[in-house]
Amino acid sequence: MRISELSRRSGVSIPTIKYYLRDGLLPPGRATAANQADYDDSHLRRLRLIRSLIGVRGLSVSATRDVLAAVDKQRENVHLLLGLVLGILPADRGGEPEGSTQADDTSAPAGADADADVSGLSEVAALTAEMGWKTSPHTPAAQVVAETLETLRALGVDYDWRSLLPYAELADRTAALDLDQLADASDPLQQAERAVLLTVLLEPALLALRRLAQEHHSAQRYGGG
Amino acid sequence: MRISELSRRSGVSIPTIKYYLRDGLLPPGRATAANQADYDDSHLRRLRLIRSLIGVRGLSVSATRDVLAAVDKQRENVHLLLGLVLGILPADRGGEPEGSTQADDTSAPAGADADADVSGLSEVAALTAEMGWKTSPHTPAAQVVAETLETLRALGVDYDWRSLLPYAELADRTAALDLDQLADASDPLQQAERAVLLTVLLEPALLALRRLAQEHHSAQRYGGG
DNA sequence: AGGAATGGCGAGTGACACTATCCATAGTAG
DNA sequence: CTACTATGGATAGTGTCACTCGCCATTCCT
Repeated sequence: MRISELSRRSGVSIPTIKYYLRDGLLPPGRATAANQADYDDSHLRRLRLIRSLIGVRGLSVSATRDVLAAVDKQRENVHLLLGLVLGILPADRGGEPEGSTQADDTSAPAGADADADVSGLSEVAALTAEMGWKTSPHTPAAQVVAETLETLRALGVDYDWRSLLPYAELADRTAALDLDQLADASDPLQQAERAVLLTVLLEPALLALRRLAQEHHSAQRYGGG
Repeated sequence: MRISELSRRSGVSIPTIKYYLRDGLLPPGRATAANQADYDDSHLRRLRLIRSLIGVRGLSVSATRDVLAAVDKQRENVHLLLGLVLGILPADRGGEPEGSTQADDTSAPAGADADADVSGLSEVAALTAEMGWKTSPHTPAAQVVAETLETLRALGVDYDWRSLLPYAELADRTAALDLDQLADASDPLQQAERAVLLTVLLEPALLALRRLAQEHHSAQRYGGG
């Protein structure tokens, strides 16, 4: 099919498809002439996947490109694929610029940003040890947990890795559920895509379920406002 | 204290503080002259909270403003506060522009975006009914779950609300944990802030815990790559 | 007295995700 | 064979966001 049909069937505008082609999100079609290429169902499928990752999950275009590259590269080894993808995913916070906003902070020890990772990461190590998780530290996920812990304390909340243990327990079961669903999959590409969908695309939905449950529990405890 | 001290103690640059003041994130200091105001610890505290919501959680400036306004307004009723905050929080995906990209999609029924909410929301209703959750439909969280369900199916994954039940079960316990931690809090402002911190700020950390657990389980099942 | 700091304002910046316009060529309906 | 639309490729422009800068008339502080 040509680009106009691809656009019509995917609901993505032609300029946007061209943009994805240029940025390497979508592989080029088979060229039939200098200004003619044709696309097949794999392009359509890929385009839908792109739109889901960007539109539903909220990944940036570059993160999406990296994730898709990982899918293409490691489609036969789900473990390696997950490792790649989990390393690629952003920390789910806007994205910290590198330059330090303010360097000094001489008087107060309250600045709380400089050595957040140092002490926080050792706490995460304690948490993963307690859980029996064999995970490499320094992974983005560990950084996020460490930073959150530090931030909560800087804001005066009495929190340490032990406070997160119950959550870790629930996360463990959630992950077990996730992995269960990858067992049954036909071909490698299907399984690779499914792995990405069920780990990455499900994230907003899981947060949303937590919010629904919070709403319910809040009403239960504090009376229906 | 004056703005320079506020900046030094918070680690936020003066121009940024001015920007937050202008945008109503930070209440103005007590004016002592035409070009002089002084700030107190509440401003410092608020500024740290702002930085956490924006920097750690990744909220937009306007969402942060709304959340803070809710905290100030409903600091004595945690249920109402949570309701407000849960209604304010974005769906955690970039943020869909309103204008439809492509209207027609005549031939294929695969476009899958138009009536996503319609059938999806009834599924979410089934899910919440099964869970015994008394939540209002049409809440952003319900929309996200509905949209995710639709998207997964559009991508060929066999998924419906029943598939989410185990996750909902875990989300329910997570929310129970969350609410437990709000029981002990001294003054209303403390509790209101704590509610926001433990529900909003914890979100990235919970996803991170899931990723750590996924890494572990993946290694367990597929052998340590 | 005089240099530094302040508040308040408008304008500028860089990143991001598109979106629009060109152009030379290719398909295609008459 | 011709007029007309569509295509791929490239360059430039748009709107939003979260700051960041520069300016100015005070005001502080020494």
